[in-house]
Amino acid sequence: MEMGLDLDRSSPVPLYRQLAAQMESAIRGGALTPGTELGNEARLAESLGVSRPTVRQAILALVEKGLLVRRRGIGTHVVDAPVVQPLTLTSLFDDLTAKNQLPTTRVLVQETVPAPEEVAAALGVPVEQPVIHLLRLRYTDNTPLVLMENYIPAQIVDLEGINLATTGLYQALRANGVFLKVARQRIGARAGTDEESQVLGQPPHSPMLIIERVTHDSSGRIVEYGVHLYRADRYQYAVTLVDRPS
Amino acid sequence: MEMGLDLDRSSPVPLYRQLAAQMESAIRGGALTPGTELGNEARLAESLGVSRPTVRQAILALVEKGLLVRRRGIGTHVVDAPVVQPLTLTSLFDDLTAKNQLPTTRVLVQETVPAPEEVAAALGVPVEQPVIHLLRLRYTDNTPLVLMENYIPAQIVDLEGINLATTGLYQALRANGVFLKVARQRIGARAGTDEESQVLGQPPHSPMLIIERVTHDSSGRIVEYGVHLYRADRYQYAVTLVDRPS
DNA sequence: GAGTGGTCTAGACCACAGT
DNA sequence: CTGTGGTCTAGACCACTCG
Repeated sequence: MEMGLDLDRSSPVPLYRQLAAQMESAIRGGALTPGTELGNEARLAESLGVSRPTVRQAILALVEKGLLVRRRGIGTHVVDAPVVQPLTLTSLFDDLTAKNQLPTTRVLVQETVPAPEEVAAALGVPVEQPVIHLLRLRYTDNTPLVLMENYIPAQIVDLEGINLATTGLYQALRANGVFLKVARQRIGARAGTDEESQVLGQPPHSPMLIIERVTHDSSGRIVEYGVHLYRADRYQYAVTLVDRPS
Repeated sequence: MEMGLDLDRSSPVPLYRQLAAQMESAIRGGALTPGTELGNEARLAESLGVSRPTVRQAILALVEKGLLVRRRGIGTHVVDAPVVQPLTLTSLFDDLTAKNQLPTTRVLVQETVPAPEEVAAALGVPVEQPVIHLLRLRYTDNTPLVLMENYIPAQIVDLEGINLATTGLYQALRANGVFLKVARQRIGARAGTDEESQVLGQPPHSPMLIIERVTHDSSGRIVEYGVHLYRADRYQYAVTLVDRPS
């Protein structure tokens, strides 16, 4: 049951996070095999020299990730699974660079325009209010992956002089003090138009995965509306759902 | 700031859940408008006569749902958004009945077969092990919506004599003591085959949203593998992402 | 400086599952 | 019955943001 868990109280990293990280790597690394009982918060807490709520906080984080399952009166067990990709909360951010897929970006449109009705509604701003309009095409391995159209209220950020071919949009926003926190996405599918298909290097009417997103920053403001069209043959979206009693 | 919050200590519903529910309806109902500061855990706790961790637990649940945003040193604020629906691990059947969309189901295939290689891999069972194979077509408003193919290890549940045209699959599993807890999904798109398109009442090669899912029960076992093909013109998948520091 | 959320402790009692 | 997780308390100190 015990895998070399050691906590560093002098570290700036919170104890529960250290614990969660070490348990996670024990699971993903195979030291804790599926079905293993992890249990007894109380004993774990004592053996680690921390309080029970701290252990609990770490465990609950892994439950939320879908790695552990707990039942009252029974215990906590490692989920039975060929553990796949981690969850995509950071699909918010530039997770392609993290995967060494060599993304490159072509900026097709970068302009400031009065907000069309649909965009104004999504951003929660008055119609005709100036918004930045972006149309970018992203490649990985020199093959088109996604056509990205984005709108940002103009007063939120100044993108003049920013080269979006070399700087991710979210990175540029962060540099302007805008920190993305919450995104609501709708995921659907449709056939690409002739033009879209062609830009993405696909035959006409090819199936596309379409992700429409509204993003809020750390103050709760809506700061971005985007519609991203992925080549269906090159992209899938992964989610883990957990049934937390509500 | 204060909306008639009242807690019932004699209720079996936990305090933090009562709190979260009341705050959520205050937000969704407009009593707490976007941008409103909710803050001060300590004051809230005192005014409600509960401890700070209890208030905190309620607030964090709403942060997780994307309704609140918090910043250290600043406070907790209501997110600026036309709030949409959350996403949980409910079966599609439950979703649709709840929305009065009159789902009906045709069972096209219901049989027990030796697991093909791909299915065995997904379910984590030996090849050739008996599995229940289901193929169902679901309609809403008398229009085809989704073609559902599912596999379940045969020893997990006995579906003999269960009419899946009137009983949802998850409902049938629950009745057999199988409680679904965690699901990993991959969402993609592709053109339907001629047969798939035809069954779903669509022109050939129509775009389809495809959801592939592996589901675990409360003990962590893999209990179901499913591939669901949605008509892209009738279905979208909604997700809320929250950037929790990890 | 004052005010906020972030972390942590050391207890307590209850609800539920197994024997 | 015992053992598990689920909930709750009443404090504490720290880290961060603001004026």
